[in-house]
Amino acid sequence: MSQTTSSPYDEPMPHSAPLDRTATISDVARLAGVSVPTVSRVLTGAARVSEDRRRRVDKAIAALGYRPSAAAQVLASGRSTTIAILAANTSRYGYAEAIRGVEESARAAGFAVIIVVVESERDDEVRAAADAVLRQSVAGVVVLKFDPPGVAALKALQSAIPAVALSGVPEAGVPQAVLDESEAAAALTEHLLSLGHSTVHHVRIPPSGKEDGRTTGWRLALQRHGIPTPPIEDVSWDVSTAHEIGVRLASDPAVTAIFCGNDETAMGVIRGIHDTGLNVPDDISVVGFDDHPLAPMFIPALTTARQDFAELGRHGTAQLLALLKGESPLALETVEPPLVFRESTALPSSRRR
Amino acid sequence: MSQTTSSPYDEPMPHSAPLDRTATISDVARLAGVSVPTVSRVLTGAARVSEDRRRRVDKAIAALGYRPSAAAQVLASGRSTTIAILAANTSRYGYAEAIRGVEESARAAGFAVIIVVVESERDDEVRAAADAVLRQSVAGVVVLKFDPPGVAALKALQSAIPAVALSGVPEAGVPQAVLDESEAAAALTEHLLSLGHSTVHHVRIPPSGKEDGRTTGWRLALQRHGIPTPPIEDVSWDVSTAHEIGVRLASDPAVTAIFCGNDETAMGVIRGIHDTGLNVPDDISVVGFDDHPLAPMFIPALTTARQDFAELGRHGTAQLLALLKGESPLALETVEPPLVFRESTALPSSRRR
DNA sequence: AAGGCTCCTGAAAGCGCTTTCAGTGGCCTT
DNA sequence: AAGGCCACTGAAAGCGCTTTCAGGAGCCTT
Repeated sequence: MSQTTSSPYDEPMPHSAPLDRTATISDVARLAGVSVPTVSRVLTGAARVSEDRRRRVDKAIAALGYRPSAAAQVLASGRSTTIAILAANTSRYGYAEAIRGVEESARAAGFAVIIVVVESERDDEVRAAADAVLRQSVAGVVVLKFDPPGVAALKALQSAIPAVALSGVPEAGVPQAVLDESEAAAALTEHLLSLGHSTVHHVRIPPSGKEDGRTTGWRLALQRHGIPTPPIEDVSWDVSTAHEIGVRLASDPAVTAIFCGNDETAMGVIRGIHDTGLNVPDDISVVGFDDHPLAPMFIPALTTARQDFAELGRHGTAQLLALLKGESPLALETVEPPLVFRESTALPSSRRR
Repeated sequence: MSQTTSSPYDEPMPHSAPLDRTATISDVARLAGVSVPTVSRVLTGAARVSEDRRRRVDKAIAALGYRPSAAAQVLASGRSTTIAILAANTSRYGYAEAIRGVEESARAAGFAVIIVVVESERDDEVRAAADAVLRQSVAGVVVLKFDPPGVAALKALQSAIPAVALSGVPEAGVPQAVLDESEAAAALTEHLLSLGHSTVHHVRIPPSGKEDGRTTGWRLALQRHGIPTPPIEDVSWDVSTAHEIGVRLASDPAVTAIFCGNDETAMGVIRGIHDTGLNVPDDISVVGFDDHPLAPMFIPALTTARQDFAELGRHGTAQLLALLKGESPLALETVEPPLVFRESTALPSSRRR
């Protein structure tokens, strides 16, 4: 068996999954009393068909419950009406929202979407993902370049196919939609500083490579104020690691303000602080990022920066669709997330330091 | 233009999306010095090929970076290695997790997955979704029967294609994977009752039709104790509606215990109660459902019932794959979610009632 | 009346594969 | 030595569509 393909059915498929025989274009043609190309023409609108025949075809289509086969169409025309979403994850907040946005606009434009996930940046996995995308004859792909697997997968595609990236860090030369995170991160950090905190600690979520915009913004803001950057705390996507870090940071009296990579992490950190008997924001201020739907419900409600991932997905898809039509890529529109101030930040406590 | 099809490209596609010309099977055959069928045979493993030729073919495949076209394969073989996920939503917790589970097992089995969402139960939308699934020549479909659109879409498929449903309520005769929610809901309600609460109010999330297992379980538990069911409060998926209801319920001194349809709703309700100056669980006990990742981080941490939606998705996919192989559907395994007791429930307050 | 258009139509080819089907050669049996 | 089998292979057909391409019909022009 070749390496590039292996049947999902283990045996020579005695029990494979034969597609139900449904009406084909020639059934329609026969019933309507026209030729196959004529049916094709009313289907695709590629050429004019007389009113009379068109009506007969439409009737036959309805009568047979005919649906053109996407596979046959792509094969014959060399054009596809399917796009792929390439992502490292499908269920985490930002990812799921971005996917929702992509799906929505794809559907609105008449495109089907296949989703392929690449869990790690391991070479074979990345290649498998790229293969999967390429094998499916999709018109284009939107890749969630939020993390190393995403970055690797995009690279593996080698522009063998129209692709646009969804990202948090602007980058030149690549078709992409970006939510500029660094400015908002900087603003959030400044907010904490302006409250009187002498420094801001950072709990970093898994980055997309070198450094993501959130961390960069934080670093920049501290730099602007000539404040040395405290050591970064890293969390995994598992919120319990954030909890542990919250406990640990609470034990350090130098910590009065914390900037977390996202809201879930902020909640974990706050809960950790809470479990040591300290209070947020009285003892320690904490900010998150994203404005997760639960951020306003948390007690204390989170100060954070709103990210519209679904909109990012829609932008990216629009970008891709434009690219497919041969239009010049839309202007690189970087949206700066608005800050939302709630309850998790306050003046530094006199009890600490 | 026909109703069943409309090109996503508005014009006669001068600027359409031509697929990049890549190596085809005959390129491989030529380079390897064998016939096309031979290449096909090494690809699919459908018949034996001499060691010598197989090696030459593999080499040619690698040299050309050849990838078989899924569209051509499905067309020629009448068999598909793609499954569809049909869902009303892709980003809400339970949905996203279920989708993740489906995608994981599909990928493990070598299947690609396309995702089609049906937002409402409106007839045209449901039909469009069913059409989309059917047009794609997928081997089968997993439908998230969590809500009315899901139910309607499943019906619209009319078993024109192998399908399994993911659901919270067991139902006979349909291939499905179910997470039996009613027992856990009843147990949660009993828990509240056993704490001494004289009744339990229910905040219901959008149901899947008649009544979902969560509401049923709650109703059953009250019935068992001969307690009349208080009026149900309905929330939308928007957490702010839960917040409003929390505020409202807090103003009713008869309310000392609340069973919420899911954890997000519970958090909204708790926050609403909190905003009226009351405390959970001292004044009012609240339970959620799902054991959302943030449930243990919330303050107070939520008492809830754990739902493994990803596992549900995996089960459903296994079910579908078995069905495709012609095997008898796996035993209907209904998993009863384990309860997890945390901080949001307590004895009834003497200050109320 | 002849030529030239414009419209509309069907025949035929072909997209990239898989799947009969008919060999071909080698190796065993009798 | 003849017959049978088996393992392997390529020619050809065909999956359900789209896309030339070559007409035929009708209508204007000259």
